[in-house]
Amino acid sequence: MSTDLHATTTARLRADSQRYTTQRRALVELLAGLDQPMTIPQLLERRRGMAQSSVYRNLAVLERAGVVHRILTSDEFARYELAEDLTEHHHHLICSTCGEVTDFTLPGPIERDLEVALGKVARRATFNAQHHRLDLVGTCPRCA
Amino acid sequence: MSTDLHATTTARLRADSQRYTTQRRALVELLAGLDQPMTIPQLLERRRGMAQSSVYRNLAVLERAGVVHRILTSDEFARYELAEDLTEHHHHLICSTCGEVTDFTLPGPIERDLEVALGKVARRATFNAQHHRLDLVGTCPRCA
DNA sequence: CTCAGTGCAAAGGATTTGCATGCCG
DNA sequence: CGGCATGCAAATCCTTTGCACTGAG
Repeated sequence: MSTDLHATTTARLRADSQRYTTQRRALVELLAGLDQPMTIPQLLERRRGMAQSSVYRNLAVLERAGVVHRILTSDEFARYELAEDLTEHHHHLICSTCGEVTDFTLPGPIERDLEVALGKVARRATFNAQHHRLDLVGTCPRCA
Repeated sequence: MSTDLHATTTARLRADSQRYTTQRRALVELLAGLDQPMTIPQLLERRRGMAQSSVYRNLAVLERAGVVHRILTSDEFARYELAEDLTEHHHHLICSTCGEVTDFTLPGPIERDLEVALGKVARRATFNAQHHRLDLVGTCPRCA
């Protein structure tokens, strides 16, 4: 599984003519070990010694290669998580007070009906849909 | 309807000890006349003469009062739209290339099932849900 | 008169970029 | 060896803020 992750990452980076360097691997491993998207300050805290600019640059590379995903919530920090096809399709609980993000999934049938409905909408709008994004916004237990 | 909008806006602003000034009214009218969220540069283009800082400030005031809603997509500009209860519940088609946002709605039954499912998720997570957010990300006809 | 609203210019702050150095291939 | 990755510091750019002025009540 972890092997798969690195193999896939290597492949995707290579497809984009990029190397899978030590620091990039560290970032991927860091993200893989978490169940919620992280901001760059948070990532820097957990892996001291990386230059901030390198983290920004490497996450941008990983994002272009389709390995990680960047999400914007309501606060001023971008957050990163592994791309969905490297984990599993999920959604986010977003705390509008502290900005914290937690993952959740929906029952299969609901998710499927939703997919179908969204497919229709996209077709009608001549919109080339890549994926959908569903968040629940509110206040987390800690902020309540 | 337009009367209602302004009456409601006045009320909400007043509840927050704010006035419904000419410029704020202009912003609300501008947003009411569009079917997609706008960035501040776009708003400034359509109402020359407003100071950029005033627009930022007034939109912040209107947001605190619950009259407009701020959304972040994938580009670096925040976009504003009227609050949902002043329009109708809807979702967004977000173009990952140009950042453009277009509104759409889902069939009632799907939306209702979704609400129910999300309610359960929130309860299980002790998360105080305020609203949900569903976007379809892809490329718009123009960028395809 | 008073005080919030406005405009202008300057400051903030997350993110990006230039450049010199180090290292992998 | 050559070129990309890295670190540091400086630059960017959306957004916010300070301050003086204006206008509504």
